[in-house]
Amino acid sequence: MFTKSESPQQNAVRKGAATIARSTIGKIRGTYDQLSRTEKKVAQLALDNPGVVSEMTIKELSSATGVSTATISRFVKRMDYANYREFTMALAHMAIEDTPQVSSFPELDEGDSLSTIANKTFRYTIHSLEATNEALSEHELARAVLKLIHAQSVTFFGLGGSSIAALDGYHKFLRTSLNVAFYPDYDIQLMQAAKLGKDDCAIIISHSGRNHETLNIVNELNNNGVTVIAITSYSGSPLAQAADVSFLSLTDEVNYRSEGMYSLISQLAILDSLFMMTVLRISSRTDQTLTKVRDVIEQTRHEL
Amino acid sequence: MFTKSESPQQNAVRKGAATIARSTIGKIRGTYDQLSRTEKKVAQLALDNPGVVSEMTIKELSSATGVSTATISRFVKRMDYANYREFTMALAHMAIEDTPQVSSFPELDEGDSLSTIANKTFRYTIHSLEATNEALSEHELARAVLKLIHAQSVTFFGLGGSSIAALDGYHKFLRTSLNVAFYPDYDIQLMQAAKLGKDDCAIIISHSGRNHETLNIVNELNNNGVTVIAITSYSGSPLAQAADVSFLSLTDEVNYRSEGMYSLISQLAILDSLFMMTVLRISSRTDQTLTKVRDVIEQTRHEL
DNA sequence: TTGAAAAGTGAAACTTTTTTACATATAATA
DNA sequence: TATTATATGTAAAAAAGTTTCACTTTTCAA
Repeated sequence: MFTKSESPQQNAVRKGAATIARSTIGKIRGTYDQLSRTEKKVAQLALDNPGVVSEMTIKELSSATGVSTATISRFVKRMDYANYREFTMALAHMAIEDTPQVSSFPELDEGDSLSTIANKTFRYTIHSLEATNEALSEHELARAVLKLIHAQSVTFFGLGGSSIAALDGYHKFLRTSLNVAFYPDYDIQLMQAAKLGKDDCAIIISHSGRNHETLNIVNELNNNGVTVIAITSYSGSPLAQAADVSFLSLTDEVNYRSEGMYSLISQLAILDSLFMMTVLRISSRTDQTLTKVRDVIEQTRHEL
Repeated sequence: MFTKSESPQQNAVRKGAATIARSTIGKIRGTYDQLSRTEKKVAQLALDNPGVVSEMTIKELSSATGVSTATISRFVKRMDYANYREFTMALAHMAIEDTPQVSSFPELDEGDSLSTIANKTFRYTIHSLEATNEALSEHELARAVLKLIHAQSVTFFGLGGSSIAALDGYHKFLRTSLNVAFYPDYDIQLMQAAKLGKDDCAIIISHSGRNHETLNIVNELNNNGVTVIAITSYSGSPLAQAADVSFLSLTDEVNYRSEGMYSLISQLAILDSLFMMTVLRISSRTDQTLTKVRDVIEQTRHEL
């Protein structure tokens, strides 16, 4: 709580045995009875609107209360503050402590101010990431990384909104020594799926996990014995069921308008994790590869 | 009561308990690049010891940093505070909010277990998002949304890694009533830039903000009077300077391997925010558009 | 009651702090 | 290199805060 022991001149001002270190509210409330009529006006306003008063100058407070600046100045000393500045500071602190952070997840509202909308959006996003992170299992991660490292090639699949995640995965893994591919078009994705074999690995991303086209691709991959790593939001989805390894992007959606929005970022974070793990695991195996990877990264580092 | 509504720029900066237009850290960090040598000294000290600095008078801070009081006074105005008093107040708040945070950010290590790597990746990501969120200013958001809503067309630009963010933005805004476009190829982006005019709006994404090709596009856009909204990681970058409105994706990168990785997600989150704001603002203007947008979203909801 | 003495108060003088104006230096630009 | 724009410190002005002092009210013993 707020003892003002930081300020050196403090001790000089401190008087009387009565005043032990005390919170601002306590200090004012405790002394309230002993205050004079005018001083009470000041104390009252300060207690009622600490936040507002904390931003006032002594003159403003003076005219707001009808009490002279002189009296206010003396008042704050009586309350054991070194000066007016310190008093307002304490009020500001008090105002903050009094506003407990309610970290509920309120729905976005049309009446929201712009920064509120932004804040809520970020909060949701962060929340999704936390949930996604918690759902990751070491075991699944290990299997995925193992498959990736030993794969002859890694192809990323994703349609519609999920093509963005697939593209991102492709971009990232391009920096590694792995042999990666991505095709934006569905028909080509399907054709490529047919060409892969049991030494290859596929990473498929789909929010719902039940999109028809996506399932066609998975089917094709399964038939060819390709290792399938899935990233989806629903563990019960056909995609998750058909995959060798699957990761969940959990979103806890509240607002239907946002559907898929937060899951994309969670998908990317999963890909980031896979990327980092792959890089670190590959590099610890072959120093040669390591330096090669580093070179590549170094090159791309300052771009774009 | 006595709010200091006399000063006009005040309202933009004014922070209600919950709706902080922009946090102090974000404000200082976001502007850090643009500060002069002397100003950086002040900013540094303030960031390092907000609690201590918050209790200093301007003179004390002056002699502590070796910078004249005049410069400090001007510095705080540049940071958008009404006066020095308000600045110290904000620092005091920040000092409180910051203290419970002990979360260190350990570097990723090759010896880390897989789940540790994943956890760290998620932690970094979340941290970047928090920093990015704090750096958003209500004022810039408002300007961006206004431009977007009234634009004849909105084109997304982004090269290399940033093309993913641009593509994502395009995908999202496709769901709105806005007239949007995106072209993956650089040459086509450049040609399209030449075709836009002063009623159009462009959203350009670039991590470094100093990529040569990107700047060519910006140049073209500026010449044609196109409104440019930039998303970049450096406030001092040529892109940020040339843009009408710019947003910062702050990443606090620790590991060179991750460069750009976390910023992508922050960029997406900024786009998400812009998207939500635009949808909500458009919808509150025309009910007709609202239902139309809802229909579209409803349609796309269960896909992919 | 009444008349010191004590306590409270505001106006104004005074001190300190902060801001602004101005001159100079430095960097950027053409 | 000349010219303009940008920073910076000094010093003067303005604003904020404190103290002094004269006046009023309250307290309380005679």
